[in-house]
Order: sequence, then C-alpha cells, then structure tokens
Amino acid sequence: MPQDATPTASAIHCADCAVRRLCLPMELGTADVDKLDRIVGRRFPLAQGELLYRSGAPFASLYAVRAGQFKAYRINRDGSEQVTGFHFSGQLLGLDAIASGVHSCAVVALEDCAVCELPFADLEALLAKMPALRQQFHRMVGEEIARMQSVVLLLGKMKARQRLATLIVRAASVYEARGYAIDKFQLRMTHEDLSNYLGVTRECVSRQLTKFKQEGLVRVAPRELEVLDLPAIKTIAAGTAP
Amino acid sequence: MPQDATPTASAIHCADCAVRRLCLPMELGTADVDKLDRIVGRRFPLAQGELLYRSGAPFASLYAVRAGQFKAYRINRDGSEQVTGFHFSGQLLGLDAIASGVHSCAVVALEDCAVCELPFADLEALLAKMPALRQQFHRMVGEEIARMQSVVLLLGKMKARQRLATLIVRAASVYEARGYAIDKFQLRMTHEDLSNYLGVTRECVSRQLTKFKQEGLVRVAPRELEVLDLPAIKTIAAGTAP
DNA sequence: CGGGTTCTTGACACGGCTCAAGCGTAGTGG
DNA sequence: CCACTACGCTTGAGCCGTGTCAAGAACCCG
Repeated sequence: MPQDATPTASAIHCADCAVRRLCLPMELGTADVDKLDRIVGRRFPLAQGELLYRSGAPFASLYAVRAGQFKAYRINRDGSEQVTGFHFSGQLLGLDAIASGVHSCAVVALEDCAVCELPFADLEALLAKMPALRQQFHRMVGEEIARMQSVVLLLGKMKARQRLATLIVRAASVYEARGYAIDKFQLRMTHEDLSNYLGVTRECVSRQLTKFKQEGLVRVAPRELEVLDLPAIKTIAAGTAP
Repeated sequence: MPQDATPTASAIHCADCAVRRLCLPMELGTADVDKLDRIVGRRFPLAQGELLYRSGAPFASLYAVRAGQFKAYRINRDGSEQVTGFHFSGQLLGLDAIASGVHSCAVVALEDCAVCELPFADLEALLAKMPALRQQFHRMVGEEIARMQSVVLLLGKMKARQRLATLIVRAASVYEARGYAIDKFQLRMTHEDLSNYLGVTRECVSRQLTKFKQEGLVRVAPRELEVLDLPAIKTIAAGTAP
C-alpha cells in the first residue's frame, strides 16, 4: 500500500471532485462538505495491479474511489478466488469490514486509480454531528446491500447468456452515471475476472460474447466493448427474450 | 400487516429480551438499553404466513425479530420469486430499504413470530446521541453485507451438494447462537423455498438430502432435520471433500 | 376422510464444465 | 528489428451435474 500522497494531493477537495454527486458529499451543503473534506486522510493514486488492502487486514478506514476501477475478491480456503464485485468512482470500499473489524475482501486496482481515505473513527464522529451526512452514509450502505442482492439474483436465477447481458447493461448505466458514452466502454477486467464474478467459466463468457457478436448486438475490441443494440441486450437481461 | 399490539406488549422490554445479546442492545449499558427501548414502536406477533411488509412498500421502520423465522424474497419482472435470505431472532429486517426508501424485498413469517418495530427516524436520532448504539448498528449492517457476500460465494462457486451442506452448517450455528441444540432442528421452510434460496431446483434438494441420508450424515423427519455427523458435513461445506 | 400441497423418484435432455489445442497480442531481450 | 515468451482469448469435443417433465407417495389441514 502506498505511503505517500501525491504532491498535488493537498489541492484536491471534495467540493471540486468530479464524482461528488455520486459519493458521500452528494446533496450536502457547502459547509457540510467542508467538514467532511477536513476528515479525509490521504488522497493517493494507485497504479494498475496495486492492492488497496488485502484480505485479513485490520479495518481502520473506508476508501472512496475518486477515479478508476477496482476489483474486490475473496480467497477461499481451497485457495480459489471469488470476485465479489467491481467498483467504480464515487463508491465506498471497505463496508464489509465494519462488522468484524477485519477486511474480508482484498481490493486491487484494475487500472491507474485514485482514492480518498476516510478514517472510520473520524467519520463516525462526524456522522454523530451531521444528520445529512448520516443519511447519505446510510444511503450508500443501503446501496451496497441492494447491489449485493442483485448479484444474488443474477447468480441464483440466470443462465450464462442472461448474466452476461445483465453485466453489460449495468456497465452501461455505471458509465452513463459518470458522464461517459454508454455505447462504447472499456472493460478493464479480464475474462477470467468477469467469469469469476458471473459464476461461470472463462470459456463460457467467451462463447456467449461470440454469440452476441454474431447476432450483431456488440462489437468487441481488445479490452473494449461497443454496444450496438442496447435495447436488445436489455431484453435478454430482463429474461423476457432468449 | 397487523395493526394492534398484543395486550402483553407493553410488558416486554429490550432489557428482558431473550435475544438482546444478538440484537441492537448487545453490549449496551442499562441506561442505553432503556433509551433504545423507549423508541421501539409496536411489538407485535405475526402468524405463520403473514407478511411483515411487501415489496414496494414505503420504508419507515426497521424490524427486529424477537422470535421465529422469516423468509425474505423478491418478485422478478417475469413473476418468479427469488428468496434472498432466511432471518432469525435477533436479526434486523429492512436494511435493504434504507438506500431507496422503498422495500425491495417482501418478508413473510415462516412460523408464528414476534417482532419489534424501530421507526427509522427515531433510531437515526438516537444513533446521533449514542456512540455505542451507533457502533452496534454499524456492526449489524456490516454483518448483513458479510452475510450477503457469503451467499454470493455459495451461489457463484459451489455445487448443489456443497450448497446444501453449507446451509446445514449455517443453520446449526444459528441455532447454537440461540441456545438450541445444534444436532436437531426444525427447518420451517419448504424444499421449494430452500431450493430457491440455494439456486437449484426442488428435485435437486430432495436428491441431495436423500444422499446425505444414505451416507448416514443426517436423519430426516417432516420439517425437521437431525444432524448425525456435523464434522463430515462441515468438510463437505468447506469443499475439501466431495 | 378427502383434496391440496409437499416431497420423492425416475428418465431424459441440455447447459455449462473440463480438458486440450491453437491463435493473437504485448512485452522482453538479444 | 526480430525471435521468444507470456498471457489472455477462442474454439472444439466429450462428459457430468442439474434442469425438466412426469408420475406417484406422503403429508397436512379442514
């Protein structure tokens, strides 16, 4: 884990952050954002492949993603890896450790990223004083639970084709919320990670993608996906069409 | 949803509750438990099959389970049901609605149950004033997230046999934490619900249970399960043995 | 006792897993 | 600049676990 902030770190503030509308500041007033800004610890970059924290690390802080994509995963007893989610700018990382005080997941940067550290003790103290912040925090925690529930739905009920379609639809909406084009985006994760997350094999992801390609729904470039027919993919994701 | 508390409801307090060690009061001091006790709204029973709340209902309160078992489920667009979890005494229900303000799941009583209503606005106000309660609340929210993660793991990586073994192990630990025998317990849910939760078919659950029976690991009576060889089942659940 | 629900069991089909080989691209070092 | 390697992706063949469909048994409740 990197120990130092970048030289420009002190110039970055929540008030100017590109993703403040998606992050804890959300609808907070200027004064409240300032107070939040003051408890933020280090704001630092992570290079692709670097670990934000590893599984088993003691919990001290939450991390807000300012830029980039992350992968969260667990290591099972048998040594196998389970990807529990992909995380984007504006999201909070580390919520799963609040209960036990230990990070149950490891989190790794899928590209060059930037995060803000939120020492949990300070955040808790601030939550006590600021009802609006408390509401936002509970909102984000609730969103994390809702997100997990939708993953359960995906893994419990869908076939491979529908799972992949669902992932594409979600990726599109994630990029849309961040102001990017929804019809062409970069999938930073490998098929390996993708398949792990979707609960199928690498080969299966590859085959399903090939099918989508043949049906003219997507165009695939290395590490990039162009969505040609989002409505059709949405139909597949909804399960109303095969 | 029932509208009236039982005649004896006013006599019930958190301080005397059988599951206070598992619920929000946990390690709180007497004074703090009293304050929590005062914001608890209705404490009421639910008959088997009654809905605590339905999907889409506006969120106003969390519910603490005082006694009994619940099933939480979603209805997909195509009308199918997805069981998202089973809930026991001491657990908080409704956390998934904090983000959106609307319950995304419905919750139904699998047997005669009793719950305590926690108006969320009141709880929030109390959280601001009581650091210890805040900590407990965050702990329980974190546990919910961790619980969901383990479901994701189950659905994403395990075969049917391992899933069922995992469910039995968890049920045993749930009953143990509540002071019941770990080797003989009642499964209030139908195979239908069980299979739905585990992401397999009814028939598959039945077949796997039959196998366990043949191997001398369990004995099955209607709606009841006797665990004969918990260590063996734990081994299966861990994935180290088939 | 009777009617509906729940559970069991069998036969068969199919989706996805496994194993294996081949391909393309990026990065490395001579 | 071009092997050479490493890694990720694609594609195929065969098999196994589950889903599906169907029938019957057991159970529960009125």
